[in-house]
Amino acid sequence: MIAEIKDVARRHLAIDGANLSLRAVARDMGMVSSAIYRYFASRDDLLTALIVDAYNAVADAVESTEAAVADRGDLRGRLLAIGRAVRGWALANPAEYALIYGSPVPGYAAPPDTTVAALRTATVLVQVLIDGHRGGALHSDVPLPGDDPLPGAVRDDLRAVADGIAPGLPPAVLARGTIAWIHLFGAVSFELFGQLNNVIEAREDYFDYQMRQMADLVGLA
Amino acid sequence: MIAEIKDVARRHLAIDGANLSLRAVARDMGMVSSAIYRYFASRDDLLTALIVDAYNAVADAVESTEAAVADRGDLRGRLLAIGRAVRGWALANPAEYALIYGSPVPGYAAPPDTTVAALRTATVLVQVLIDGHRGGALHSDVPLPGDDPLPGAVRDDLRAVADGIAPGLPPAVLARGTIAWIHLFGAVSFELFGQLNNVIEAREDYFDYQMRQMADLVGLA
DNA sequence: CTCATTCGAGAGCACTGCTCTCCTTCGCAA
DNA sequence: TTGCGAAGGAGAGCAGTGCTCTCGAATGAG
Repeated sequence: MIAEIKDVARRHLAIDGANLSLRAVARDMGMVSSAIYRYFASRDDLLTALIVDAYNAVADAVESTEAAVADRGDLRGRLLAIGRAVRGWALANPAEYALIYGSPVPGYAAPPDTTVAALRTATVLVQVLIDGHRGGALHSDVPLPGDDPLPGAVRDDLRAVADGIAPGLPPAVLARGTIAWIHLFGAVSFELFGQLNNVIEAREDYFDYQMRQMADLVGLA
Repeated sequence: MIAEIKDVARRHLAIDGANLSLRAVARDMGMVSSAIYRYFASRDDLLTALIVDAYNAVADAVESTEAAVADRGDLRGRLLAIGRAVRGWALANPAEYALIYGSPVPGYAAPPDTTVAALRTATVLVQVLIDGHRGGALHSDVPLPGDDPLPGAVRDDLRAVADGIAPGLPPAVLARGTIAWIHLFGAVSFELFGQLNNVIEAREDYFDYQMRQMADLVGLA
């Protein structure tokens, strides 16, 4: 039942965006609005459920796509697969992407469930960094910082992150990884939110190009 | 009069976000809601006016901050100034930033006024690229692509862009410039939309670090 | 058979964007 | 001074919203 409500709500989300009407959802199900409140305490509760689902959906897409790369030593291919998975899911589910990576709803606090799902996705990228670092494949074509040192406070922040999910990974490597991470979502948002209109038409080629640049920046062989 | 309405609306925007109430704005001005319609045809019209103002405000901030860099040959400093101007304005006006660079309102088409203001901001960055290219300062520390060639379709898109605002600028240079551009807004959005929470605390240092990495990627001396 | 639980229906409240009509006020021309 | 038209705010009203409350029908366990 709550699954059916979420399905209908997702369809409305694709049309109306974040301001979806609880009453309209109820109408589509042949029910009256108050009946929805048997299953969701409020409209924000429904949105929260959709947000958690969306985080997990993108994590599923990224995990399965990355796992499908046969050559585990092809680090650039794995990064590209991660990027394409995020972009592909976002293009297929623009409203849900906007819900989780767009401007946050004012006065709305994301529940902790979302952060663990967001962490799931990030972990896939971090694993590529770990594999590259272990194999010594990171310093090959682009030298890691040293001439452009990481600020001490940032180094401390990243060391704390590494302690949690990637023990032993140097902060400098993680720093470049976060840049690729941020750029990935920046590129997808830019495209999806219309900032590329009348500028770039070859969207897919352009995205792949950006991902390759990020692979260079990270230092993936 | 319309200026006063916009001022009050901006204050409400900072609190309620994009779903601002026209009636509440009217109440704050001691008027009844229908009076607002003498000045704005609809709520979307008011939002559009605020959006155009926001685009121009960030363009003003970027232009003046970048122009204040005394050493015009300090291309890295100029890029950093541009980035800091965008981030500073966004942190000072988060709701307006979200309005123009966050998820677009569904069923809302941005008026052409917005694109010219958006172009204003981009032009400042492109001028840095032009100056660097003219001075031959771009290939210094990081070689421009060649090993990682620009896809042909992307090259065509970028050549068309260059023809419009930067005649003679090689598409390969512009390509890296757009990456810095996208990353700038990606980084600001990531920070502003809460994706950095519990990960990076040294926000300013981290942002500057990213901008320096982008300067390296563009090849600024 | 009884009774408690589940769950949808309906009314109602306060709010929203928006439209319509009414009425006051003001500036300008005769 | 008088008349008139434009400007602009007030108010009522419509359709829609989130949400709460109460009521009644079904359902399943004892």
